[in-house]
Amino acid sequence: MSCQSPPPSASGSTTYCRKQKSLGLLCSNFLGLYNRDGIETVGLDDAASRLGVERRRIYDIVNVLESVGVLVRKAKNTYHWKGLGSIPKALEKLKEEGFRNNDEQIDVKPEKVSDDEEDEKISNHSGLLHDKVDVDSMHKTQGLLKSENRKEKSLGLLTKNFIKLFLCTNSDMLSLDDAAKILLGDAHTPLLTRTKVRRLYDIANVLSSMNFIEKTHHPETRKPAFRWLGMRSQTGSANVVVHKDSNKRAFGTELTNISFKRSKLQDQEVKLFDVQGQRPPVKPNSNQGLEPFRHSENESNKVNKTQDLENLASNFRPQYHNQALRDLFVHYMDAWKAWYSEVAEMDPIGVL
DNA sequence: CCGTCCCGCCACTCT
DNA sequence: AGAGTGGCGGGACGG
Repeated sequence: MSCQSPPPSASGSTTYCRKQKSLGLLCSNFLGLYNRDGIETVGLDDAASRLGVERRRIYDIVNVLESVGVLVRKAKNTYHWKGLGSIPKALEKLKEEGFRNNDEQIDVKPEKVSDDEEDEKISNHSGLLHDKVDVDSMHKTQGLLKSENRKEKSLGLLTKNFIKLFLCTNSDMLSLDDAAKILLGDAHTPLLTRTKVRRLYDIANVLSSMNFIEKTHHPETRKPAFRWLGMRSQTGSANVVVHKDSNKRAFGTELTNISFKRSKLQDQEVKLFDVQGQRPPVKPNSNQGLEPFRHSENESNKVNKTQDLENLASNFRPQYHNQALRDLFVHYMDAWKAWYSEVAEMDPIGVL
């Protein structure tokens, strides 16, 4: 809003605008670039240069997109484009995994299941939602590889676990702070939480640009929180994202990541979508695929919903390993119920 | 002031 | 050894 057209400053350097560089916007652009027929592979360098960003940022995008099935790493520098149509399956898988792992282990190795015996051991102590409980001390005692340590903290895995948080509990609204604490399990400290939250911001930005989640405020505490939307957007295409609130970020409405460096590096003009200089025909090529994944809550009536909620709560209440998590879960359930009945009353027609 | 989150250093991993 | 990845947190932005 405040910086859609950077005024040419006297020095000739362009004004830096944070929003133009956000991960969410970058994600929209990325999808705009590749979400079309005929795309099979995505090259990191190609993406970086066409989007006008550094490789480092592409890794961020690609890692979370991989978590939701849109891409699969093929070789170094190369990803296989699977498309938005793969999202429902990926989410379903995450959901299953989340419930199944509740009392077992969490996925530390995304792809190859177990080519390394060691890998499995460390997983066994973590419940559904933590990345890893007390990773460090376990590493010391078990002499774990650094690569495992690293993997556990990967943005991709964090994305998956963050999504599981929504899919496998009934809390469809979460503050990043709480999410971080849950994901860290017993091991959370203010410092660790802060770091985790930073990563969750990154993830949340790209997930909201894809309409997976939406930023709101907790009804009671007024604290910022994210609400799960599922794949409510009909097309699932990032460029269809339309935010009505004018004061809200509008990812996907601006198609360039013009590279006005915040500092250091020289200002540089970058054009997106190279040659034609026009926005690519973003065409959602797989609406049907996403259809089953529209949130079932959209159309169900409210009486049933409240009951369902109770049932779901008792059926799927996660078996948290510690009291803090249980409490948090209960807290969210209560808050959600309160919020829901409140909203339900205000919405007699059942549109919601 | 504080929530947000971009940037890029540099550790780690892969070839 | 060099290239590719990506964790991480300092500190800038913006409401």
